[in-house]
Amino acid sequence: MERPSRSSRQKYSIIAVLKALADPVRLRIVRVVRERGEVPCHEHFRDIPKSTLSHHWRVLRLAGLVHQRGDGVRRLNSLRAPDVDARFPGLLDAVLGQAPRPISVRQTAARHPPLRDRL
Amino acid sequence: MERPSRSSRQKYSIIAVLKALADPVRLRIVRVVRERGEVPCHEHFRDIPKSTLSHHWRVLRLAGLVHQRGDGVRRLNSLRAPDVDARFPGLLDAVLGQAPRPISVRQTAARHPPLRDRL
DNA sequence: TGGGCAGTTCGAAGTTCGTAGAAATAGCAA
DNA sequence: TTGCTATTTCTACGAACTTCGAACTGCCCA
Repeated sequence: MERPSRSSRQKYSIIAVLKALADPVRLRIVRVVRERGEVPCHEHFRDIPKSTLSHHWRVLRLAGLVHQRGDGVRRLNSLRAPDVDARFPGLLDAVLGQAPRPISVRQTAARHPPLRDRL
Repeated sequence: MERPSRSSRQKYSIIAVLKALADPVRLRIVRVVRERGEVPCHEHFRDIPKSTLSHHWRVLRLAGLVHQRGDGVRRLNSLRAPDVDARFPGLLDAVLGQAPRPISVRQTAARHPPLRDRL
């Protein structure tokens, strides 16, 4: 339903990415997730209702900007910086400003299978 | 009316810029104007109604992406590439892809001044 | 097995956005 | 002035978006 299955790599459009980033709440989310590496949906955004957050995370996921993995009762979200950089070189830095990338959380091929991201 | 006179350089927000670019018609316009230098509103977009075009040009202007100057009976629009580059270094290249800029000397340091005032 | 927490889905309400016809404006030339 | 061309403004409308409460699902633990 959400993934029209295009043979990979052409999947995410610049329009979708720009639209996803062109929202104050989502831009804030992206900044936080970039800075912190992996964050649960709600933890750093107590001022935003959960359903609203869930919606924004979803938009970011569908744009290919964010990856989500299960972790027991919660889910951890991380920026797909390498994938985004590969697809749109320089975009993240240009939008967010060059910033201290988290070294703590490495994005490996294992956790990020070839540009797949169901849901 | 369109330039609320804020002490310069803080005037255009990344949100407005991203929103302006996050539309297929406007992205097309930006590509054309970047490639051609200066274009009249309607000339290269005969397939789009003029009022629609005017609307999109206005959005681009308000975002600070485009400049318009009168030229007799018509108006010529141009990309404010240097201004955008100064404000959001690398953004245009990231969104549009590195492209044949009108030949000008590239400076390394000057192109990425201290990241001030974003958002 | 029941309770609780983390997230998602659904539905509704309100807002913004894109489109485009019609009318209005501005510059220029005959 | 009149006419012509380029562009904007006005206006309307539907589509898409944002927000958020309520209900629901999934996972863990006592």
